[in-house]
Amino acid sequence: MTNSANSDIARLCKEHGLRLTGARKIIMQVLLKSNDHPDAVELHRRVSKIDSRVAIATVYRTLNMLRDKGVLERHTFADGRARYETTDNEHHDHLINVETGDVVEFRSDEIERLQEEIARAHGFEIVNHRLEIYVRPLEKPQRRAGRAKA
Amino acid sequence: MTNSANSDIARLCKEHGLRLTGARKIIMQVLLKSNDHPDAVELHRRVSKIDSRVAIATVYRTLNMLRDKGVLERHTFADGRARYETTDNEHHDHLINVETGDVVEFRSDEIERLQEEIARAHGFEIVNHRLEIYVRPLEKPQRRAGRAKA
DNA sequence: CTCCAATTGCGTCGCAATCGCAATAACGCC
DNA sequence: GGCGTTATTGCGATTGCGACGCAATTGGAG
Ligand SMILES: [Mn+2]
Ligand SMILES: [Mn+2]
Ligand SMILES: [Zn+2]
Ligand SMILES: [Zn+2]
Repeated sequence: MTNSANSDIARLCKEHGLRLTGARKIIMQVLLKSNDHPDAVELHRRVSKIDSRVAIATVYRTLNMLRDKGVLERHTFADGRARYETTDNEHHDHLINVETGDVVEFRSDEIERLQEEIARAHGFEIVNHRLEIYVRPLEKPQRRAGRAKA
Repeated sequence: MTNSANSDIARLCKEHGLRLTGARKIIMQVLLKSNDHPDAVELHRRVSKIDSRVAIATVYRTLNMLRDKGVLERHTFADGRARYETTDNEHHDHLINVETGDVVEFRSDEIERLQEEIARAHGFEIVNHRLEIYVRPLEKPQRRAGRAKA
């Protein structure tokens, strides 16, 4: 798996005319294997475990480059810090558990369609959009006469 | 109109146990008459025109207070700066014209309902949400063979 | 009018992200 | 494999938004 990831990274760099540098290799490798939505500091932490010489400025620069190239996406959730994920083929939006910070992805073709409709109705076309739903776990429905909670 | 606005402000302060200070009067007055979505710096600019002694720190503090009291809402659009608007009775979301920065408000009960449904399906209840649609004006459909644009 | 806590202005700080610059390292070429 | 060019990096300093500490000011209750 590391092999195919490595060749992916080499291909990506070649395609975009970028030098395949040590820092770049590690940062992209870390990104590709992350399936959560880490911020720059967290990415730097993970990168540092592999090579502690990589500076956070390089992480930021690499993230910006890859975003410009369309390789990854940057989200800014309510906490204000930017979070990153590799661009997957299908668009999705996010549910954010406000108690744990966990992120759940979802996609609603209905909502996507309605947005198009709304933009159209106002004389616009959509460039992009952002839908974040901040949620908390539902109370487990007590089976019969649970005692009142707190 | 200034009269009713003034009494609104006095009432708001009394209701929340706040002193009706000079800075507060001006800041709230400016907020109430703004129907766009200004950021703190822009609000400070508008406030300064009325009384140049008001510090931006006071603007920030007042905005935070009023947000805590539920009098106004803070949005953070893609540019990263926080923008404010007085809370109106009905929730709405935003269309943002990426070319001009203009903000258009809309409300879709359909989308609101679908969000509830999605959250529920994942075992969550919604705390709040954020939907921003970044748009650009539709090309005017040329009536017959208009010359190509630019 | 007096008194005191709430509020303000000012300067400073914190944090995420960016930038300038000298040192380093890819990589095309031989 | 070495060379030279130049993109890239690490480091430290800087920016920009927003918050904070504190002494001075000021509402407003009595
Ligand atoms: Mn995602
Ligand atoms: Mn609005
Ligand atoms: Zn979407
Ligand atoms: Zn909504």
